[in-house]
Amino acid sequence: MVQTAAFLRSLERRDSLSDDEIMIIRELPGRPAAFAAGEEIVVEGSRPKESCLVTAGFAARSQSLRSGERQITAVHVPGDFVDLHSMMLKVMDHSVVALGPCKVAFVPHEKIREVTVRNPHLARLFWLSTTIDGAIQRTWITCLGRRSAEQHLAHLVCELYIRLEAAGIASDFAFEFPVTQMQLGDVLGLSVVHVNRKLQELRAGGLLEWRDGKVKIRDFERLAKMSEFDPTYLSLRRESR
Amino acid sequence: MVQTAAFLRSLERRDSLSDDEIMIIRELPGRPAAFAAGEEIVVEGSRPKESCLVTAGFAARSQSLRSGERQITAVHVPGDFVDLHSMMLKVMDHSVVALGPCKVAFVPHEKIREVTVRNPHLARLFWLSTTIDGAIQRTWITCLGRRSAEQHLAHLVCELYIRLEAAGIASDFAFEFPVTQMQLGDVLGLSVVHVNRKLQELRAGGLLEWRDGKVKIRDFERLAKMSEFDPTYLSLRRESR
DNA sequence: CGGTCTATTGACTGGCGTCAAGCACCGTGG
DNA sequence: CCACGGTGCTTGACGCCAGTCAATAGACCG
Repeated sequence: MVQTAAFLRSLERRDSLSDDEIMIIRELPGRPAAFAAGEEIVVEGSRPKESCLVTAGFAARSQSLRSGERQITAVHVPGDFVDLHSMMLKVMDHSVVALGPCKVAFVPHEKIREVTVRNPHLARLFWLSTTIDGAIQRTWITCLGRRSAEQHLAHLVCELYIRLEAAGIASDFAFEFPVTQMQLGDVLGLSVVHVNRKLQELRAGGLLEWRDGKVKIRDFERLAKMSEFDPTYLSLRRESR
Repeated sequence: MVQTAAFLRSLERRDSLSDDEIMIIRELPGRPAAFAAGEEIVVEGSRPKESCLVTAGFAARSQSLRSGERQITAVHVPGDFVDLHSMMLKVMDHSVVALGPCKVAFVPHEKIREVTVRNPHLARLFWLSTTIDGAIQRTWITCLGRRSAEQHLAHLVCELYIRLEAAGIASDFAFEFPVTQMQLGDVLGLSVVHVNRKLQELRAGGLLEWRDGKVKIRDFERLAKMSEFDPTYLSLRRESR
């Protein structure tokens, strides 16, 4: 039995669950664990036997290069079943790390598989979860390839706010995101110095505040417009899937 | 009944199928269609009722910006079930376009769903297919964020060769990839001019040849090394999934 | 109180974009 | 047959966005 409230909430944002299905999810066995900022939750190259669900804080997928540089390829918020991927992929092509202090629950692959066999609808919803990850990644590709650093940063802030708001842990255009500017650089594919400058420009433009890991969006409209943010890719409509 | 040979081959590269499962796939109904280079196969914002499988040629996912710029977020080769995503996501967050001349088969979502309900193992393999897409996208994110243009280009060539080789339509380090340098720029997030220059550098370095849509890798080892290409993310090992 | 981590700032560099022009190739129509 | 416009490849000149290097300052910590 684990903290599945946030995960359930994220599923129910996208489809309706029967009482039976809710029970199945609630009864998933999970080994809870807590990680400090920067710690590795799942290691690149390993073959996990369980998948992890973020219950509090932020986790990220990270790939590293020989040079020591890192790229963060995904950010995960409470309710995200981060590592369903590993169940199908077997070998991790990336690490999962804690961004800030982060709590997760490890659920055995075997149990997840049982659920998917028993309940095809839940199987589809697990599938959906990884598919949304994919949609987010595509958007990130477009941000990296075709948007300016400033747009990219603005886009990230919009995305995080909407996702956190959907997860029920952000409102009033404010949220906590306890990352260093260096980590932010790893997310955006930028150097720390440049992240710092672009943050300042957004602040100076009256678009947002960002201090001590707390983000306050001052003008969501403008932020979304300048970054061409369109939340369609987050699939936040409730429909039969 | 459609051209599912390449798709079956790609599944069998990753897991074993029973005779029964092979029949189920073979008997999937599919509406064949052919597209010329540049044509849209699935349109951004639409709600498809069928998913498409590439049977010949190349397709790509493409997102466009207000400025008219485009970013290609994925390239798909014969045997790729491109658009399984749309079954879960409902609304397309991107278009699917033909890169060169391209043949596809459209399979009704309903039929795919039937298969997944009837056969959980095939359900997992469909899921696997979208998960591999996700792994490729993560790698692209890292290429865009942390590799130089030259490394990125080299990495793409390595990836395409390995994927095509796995699909059984490339060998001897040569393959066809009928795209313009402009399309290549949309894949790499670069300008045409820069693509051209980097291609020339790779040619001058004796790493590859690329003319008339035909790529010949002269030194795969060196290409893979300079771009830190590691095929793990393609999940090309046959194991029980 | 020094050591480490993070944010910030300035000076300089370089990778990649932009603009523009020239070529080669193609299919079309006079 | 050739003129043509369109498309794609190539090259040069130039400019800007973002990286690198380096230094400072504050916060936290042992």
